[in-house]
Amino acid sequence: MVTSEPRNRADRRRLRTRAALLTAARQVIGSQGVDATTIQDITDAADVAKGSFYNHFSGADAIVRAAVEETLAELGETLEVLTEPLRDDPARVLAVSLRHTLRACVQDPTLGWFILRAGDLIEVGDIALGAYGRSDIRRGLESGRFHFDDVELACTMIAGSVEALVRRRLKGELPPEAEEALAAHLLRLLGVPDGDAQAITEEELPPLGDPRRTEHEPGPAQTNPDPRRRS
Amino acid sequence: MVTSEPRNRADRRRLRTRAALLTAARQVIGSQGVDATTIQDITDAADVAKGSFYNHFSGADAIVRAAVEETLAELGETLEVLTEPLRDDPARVLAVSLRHTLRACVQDPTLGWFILRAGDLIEVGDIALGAYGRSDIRRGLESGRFHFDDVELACTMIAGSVEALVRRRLKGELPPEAEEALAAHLLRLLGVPDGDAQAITEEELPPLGDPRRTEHEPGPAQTNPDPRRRS
DNA sequence: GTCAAGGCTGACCATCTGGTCAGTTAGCGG
DNA sequence: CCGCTAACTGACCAGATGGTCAGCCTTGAC
Repeated sequence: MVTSEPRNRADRRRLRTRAALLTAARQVIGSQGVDATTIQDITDAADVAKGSFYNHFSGADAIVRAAVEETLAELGETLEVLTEPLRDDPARVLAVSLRHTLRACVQDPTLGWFILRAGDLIEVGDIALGAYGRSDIRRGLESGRFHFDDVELACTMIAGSVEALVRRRLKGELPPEAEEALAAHLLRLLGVPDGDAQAITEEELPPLGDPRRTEHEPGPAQTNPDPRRRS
Repeated sequence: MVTSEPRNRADRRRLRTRAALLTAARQVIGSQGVDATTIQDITDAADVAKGSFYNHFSGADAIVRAAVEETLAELGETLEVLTEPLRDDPARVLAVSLRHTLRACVQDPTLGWFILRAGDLIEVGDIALGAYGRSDIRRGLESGRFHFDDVELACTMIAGSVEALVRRRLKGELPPEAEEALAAHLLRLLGVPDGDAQAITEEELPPLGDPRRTEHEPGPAQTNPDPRRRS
C-alpha cells in the first residue's frame, strides 16, 4: 500500500476514512468471521456513516479483498526482507518464515483471527510457506537440503499444522514454545538432521515491526473478544 | 441414532421428514457453509414446507447441532468397531483411524464438505485422532510405541494436517495415495520406525459402509457442486 | 470572504430471513 | 365410515441488511 504520499488535507481525510474502514473490517471479521459480518458492523466500528462505505468500496466483497491484499502484501514484504539474506539455506528461509508468521499472528490477535476467519482468500499456512511459497521447498529438495517424496504433501502438512497451531495458540491452548517446537518438527519432517533443525529454530528472530523503516509504530497488540454471534 | 424402531406409519412419516431435513442440511451446509445457509435453503432442498422445519428443530443452531451429533456418533461408532481389535498397538489404532476418516470424507464429498464447513462444532482432525481421542496417543507415548515430547503439539499437527489434506483431496489437488502417505508420515513424526510406519499404513482397510450391519445401503457418493454464494 | 468540488451523512427503500399460526391433510382407533 | 390427534402447509409479519441519494460540511483556490 502506501500509494504515493497524500498531498493535501482532503486526501489525507479520504485516506483516513478508508483506513478506518479497513481496520474496522479486519477487526470485525476477525471476531465474527466474514459471513457473519455486515457492512453496518464495519461502519459502526469505523465510526463512519454507511453511505461513506460506498465511496470507498463497492460492497462487502471488495473491502474483504482489499483487506486481504493489504495484509498479504505487508506480510509478504516483511518475509522477503527477513529471508533475503538467508537464501542460500532453504531450511533457514523456511524456519524464519514459519516462526515470523506464527509470531506475527499470535502477538497481534486481531491480525491472526482476521487471517483465520477471512475465508478462502487468505490462509496462514500459505503465508508461512514464505515469500517464495512452495518454490523454496522445491529448491530445498533439489539442493538436497530437504528429503521428502512429495512437495504437495509436504506443503499440505506444513500449512495445515501452521493453521491449527495458530488457532490453538490464539485460544491460549498452547504455550509460546510450541511455535519454535513446531518449526523444528516441520524441518525434521522435511529431512533436516535433528541437530540442525534444533539449532536453526533457536536462532534469534529480529524484533517485530517493519524490519526496515522503524518510523511505523508497532500498533497495540489488541486482544480479541469472543468470536461468533448471529442466531 | 436409530432410537427404538418406528412403530407405525405416522411415526415413519415424521422420521422421514426429520431425516430429509437433516440430509438437506448436511448437503446445503456442505456446499455453502453454515453461515451462508438459511432455513429456507434447507427446507427447499428437503422439499418440505418452512413451517414443518419448526416441528422438528427450534432453529438453525438446533439442526446444525443435530446433524453434527449424528455425524460424530456414526463416525465414532465405526472407528470404535474398526480399532477395537487393534487396541494393543496404538500405532495401528491411529493409522486405521486416520485412514478411515480420510477415506470416508473423500469418498462421500457431501460428508467431507459438511464436516469442513459445519463450523467449530466438528473438526475432521479431531475425528481422525480416533474414537479415544488423544488418549490413544498418550497411551502410545507411555507404552514407548511413540516418541514425542508434547502430546498437544502432536495432536495439533495431526489434526491440522488431516484437515488440510481432506480439503485438498476434495478439491482434487492431491492424489488418493496422499492419504496413506500422510498416515505414514504422521506415524514417523510420532517416532514409529520407518519400516513399521510403511507396513502399518499399507495394511488392508475394511471396505466402507457400516462394518457390522450391511443392511444399510452405502449411499451414492454424491459429487459436490461449487461452494460459496451470497454477496 | 466566497465559491466549487468532493467527501461525508443518515434517512429511506426493496429485499430477504427467521419465526408464527390458522387452516389442511394423513393416519389411527373405534 | 367417523372423529380425533398430530404433522404438514404456506401466507404472513417484524426485523435486519444491502444499497441509494439529496443535502450538508470540509477543504482549497481565488
